Amino acid sequence: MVRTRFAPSPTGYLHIGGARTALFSWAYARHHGGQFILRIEDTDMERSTPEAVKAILDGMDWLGLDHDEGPFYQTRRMERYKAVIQEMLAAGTAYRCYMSPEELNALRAQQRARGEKPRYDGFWRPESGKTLPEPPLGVAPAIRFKNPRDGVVAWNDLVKGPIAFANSELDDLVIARADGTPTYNFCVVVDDWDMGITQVIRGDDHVNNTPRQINILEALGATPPQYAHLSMINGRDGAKFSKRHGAVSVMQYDSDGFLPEAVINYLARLGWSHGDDEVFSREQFVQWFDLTRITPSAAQFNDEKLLWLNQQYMKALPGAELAARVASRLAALGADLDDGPDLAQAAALYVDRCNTLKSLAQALLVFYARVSPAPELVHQHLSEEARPALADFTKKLADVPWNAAAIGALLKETLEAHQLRMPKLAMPLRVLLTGQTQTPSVDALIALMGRERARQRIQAAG
RNA sequence: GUCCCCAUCGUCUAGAGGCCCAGGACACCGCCCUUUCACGGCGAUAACCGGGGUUCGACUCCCCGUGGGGACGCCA
Repeated sequence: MVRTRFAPSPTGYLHIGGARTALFSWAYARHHGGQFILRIEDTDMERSTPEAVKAILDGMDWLGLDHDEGPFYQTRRMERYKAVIQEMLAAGTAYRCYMSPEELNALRAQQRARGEKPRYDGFWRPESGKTLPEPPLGVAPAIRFKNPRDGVVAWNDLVKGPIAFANSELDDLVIARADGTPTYNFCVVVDDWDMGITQVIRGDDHVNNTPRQINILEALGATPPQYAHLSMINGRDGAKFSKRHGAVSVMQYDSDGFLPEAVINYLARLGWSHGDDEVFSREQFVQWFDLTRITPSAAQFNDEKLLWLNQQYMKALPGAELAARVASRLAALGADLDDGPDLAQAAALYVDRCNTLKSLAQALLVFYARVSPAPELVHQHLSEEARPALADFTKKLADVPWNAAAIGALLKETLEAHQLRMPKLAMPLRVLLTGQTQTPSVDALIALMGRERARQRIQAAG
């Protein structure tokens, strides 16, 4: 049984990188009919907040990444971690270290100065035949894992292939702080073990933690899971997607008017591919996804493509569904949806020229809110020669059959009668009806707007 | 500094030794459609980081450079 997990630390919102990791982990479990577990790694009391937990949960929810178990909170599993630490102490796979943070810093500084990789020198590490000094009085020890001295730790990464680290590169990491609280790398190990995780799918930045985690797992007598390390997602400028480099909460995409299915589709194509397929459903993705087609190199986030995808999804939505999704945004902009045309029809008319729900709502305002064309615009487009034609058109509008085709025919008829070309009349109509120069065809616009409202707006020109 | 990872069009990617003088998508440019702007259609420009091997044959395999990223916390 496949069991994967997503294990964010609640120190901020769910951003794009985290969402992609969650998506792949979720999709892997779904593809294999396994379980997806959500775990909140909140052992850093200083930085973890309940708001962040909520933000992450909201983000997962919006993206539709449902979990089968959890959320589990590490802060509620302290007893378990402490028990395992006691076992390791008893088994001799962990030991107490009394080196102070100051001493440690000095040691690291020296090593760096010598061009070495900074690491703990094993001063308090018990070894057969080695005599340890008396522990200093009144100093609470940290607990360190007794990492093997020789040999290599290797695993076959499901994304990157074989990776090996020499144990000589690894030092004895702290698994419990002086205050007794367990540290991240240790909690992860115990949790993945206890929760029966079969594939750990996480970011690239954890590659260096993996050999340590495997060693601890082995010291515990557990079989390590398989690991898959996803490469990072870089921001627009190619630099790491940090908060300073445009990384935003996935919920920001919601308020910016993106559809979650478009974001999912976009994220899926970042570092993964299925031949030339670009637009596919969540179901299709789950069916195809299997960790085998993942690119090991980092990808750069590109909002133009996301925008394009989002419009593809908006256009594919049934009219009523699109209307339902845009309604609250329109209302928030001050639109009175009861005073205007059918929203589904209006949205259908405008969806081709908007790539987010946000811009669509903004555009649809012309039907549901007061429109006041800028006088300069009216002046610019409404020529003297067009005025009689406009008056004529408006008059005949009163008893034309109310549909776009008939209105269009009337428009052409009027044009012919007054010896004018289409733009001469279409442009001022656009401006008068919507306050804008770029709109759908005026006949469709008028038909949808309704006889009375169209008349009022045209006559406002005086 | 040390260790680990990565390297195809501007961007996301296809490519599992001959199918590739490298395919698709976004963006860009041009044309068509057209009542403006979009949408849509058609087309063009555009890439295998460098050097050595291996091989009859390398984008594909190996090595070395170079470049980029990550890690080196009693943070996660």
